[in-house]
Amino acid sequence: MTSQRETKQLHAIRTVIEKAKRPLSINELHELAKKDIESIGLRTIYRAVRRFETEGEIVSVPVPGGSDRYELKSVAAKHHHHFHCTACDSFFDIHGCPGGLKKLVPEGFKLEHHDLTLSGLCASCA
Amino acid sequence: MTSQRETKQLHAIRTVIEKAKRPLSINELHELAKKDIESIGLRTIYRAVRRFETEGEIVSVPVPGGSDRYELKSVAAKHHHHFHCTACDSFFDIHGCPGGLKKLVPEGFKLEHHDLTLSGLCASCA
DNA sequence: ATACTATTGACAATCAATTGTCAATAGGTA
DNA sequence: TACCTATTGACAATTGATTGTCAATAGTAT
Repeated sequence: MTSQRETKQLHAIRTVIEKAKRPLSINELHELAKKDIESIGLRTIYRAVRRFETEGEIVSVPVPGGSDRYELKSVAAKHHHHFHCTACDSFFDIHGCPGGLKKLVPEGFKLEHHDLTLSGLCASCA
Repeated sequence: MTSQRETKQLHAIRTVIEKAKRPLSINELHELAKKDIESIGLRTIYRAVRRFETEGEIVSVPVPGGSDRYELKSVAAKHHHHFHCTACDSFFDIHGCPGGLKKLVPEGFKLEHHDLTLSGLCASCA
């Protein structure tokens, strides 16, 4: 029967996602996973991400003008936003949310979600 | 000498951009311009957009999880945000802005800009 | 109207991101 | 340990978006 094997690659990728306190791109995942398993291939990152996504472990985070990032579903479940560092191109979690969005919605429109992306320099780059 | 010719194609594309009250994607521009000039090619849309962009007439609007939209620089100059209709995939301008963003920024980070995208259904789709 | 050349649009080419393929490898079970 | 097969990773293939090319077209100045 088809059982899921706990390979060192999957373990490394999962660990990277769990330890990062921010949403990661495919390439960031690859770079970080390589620190653990230098020979790990990009193909393996793609496969793991699709798999974790399908299994509901992670979710994709669409960001303005960039490729999707990925974060734990448990993290995504708590409403939050992101800060984009324009210098290192990393995204960071922002807790809290500005209120009063309903008053911005035009007549007849139905508001369901919202995304806020702050941008500037992160602590390391500032 | 290299003079700019006022072709009907460029005129049609410019008119589409000016009349739309919302930022348009390359494909939206193409579809709308075709209503004026049926034979207009996608290649011409790309060229016109790059040119208007270079000349500072329009700016690109990066949106989460989608291809860039374009709007008049004069419109973009007035700080505003967007509403994304998940049904028809159009973006609309939202005037107004939630305040109090600075308090969300982590210690040591430097806030420079922010993007807010509301989403849900537009008046036509709701 | 004529000549000059910027612009167009069909088509091919490129580029980046993602996925398919498959022989080699390595979990995991008997 | 030995076997079975899920997984890996090198490589090719695909996809979608964008750009290059170039003969034909169409502004525009004379």
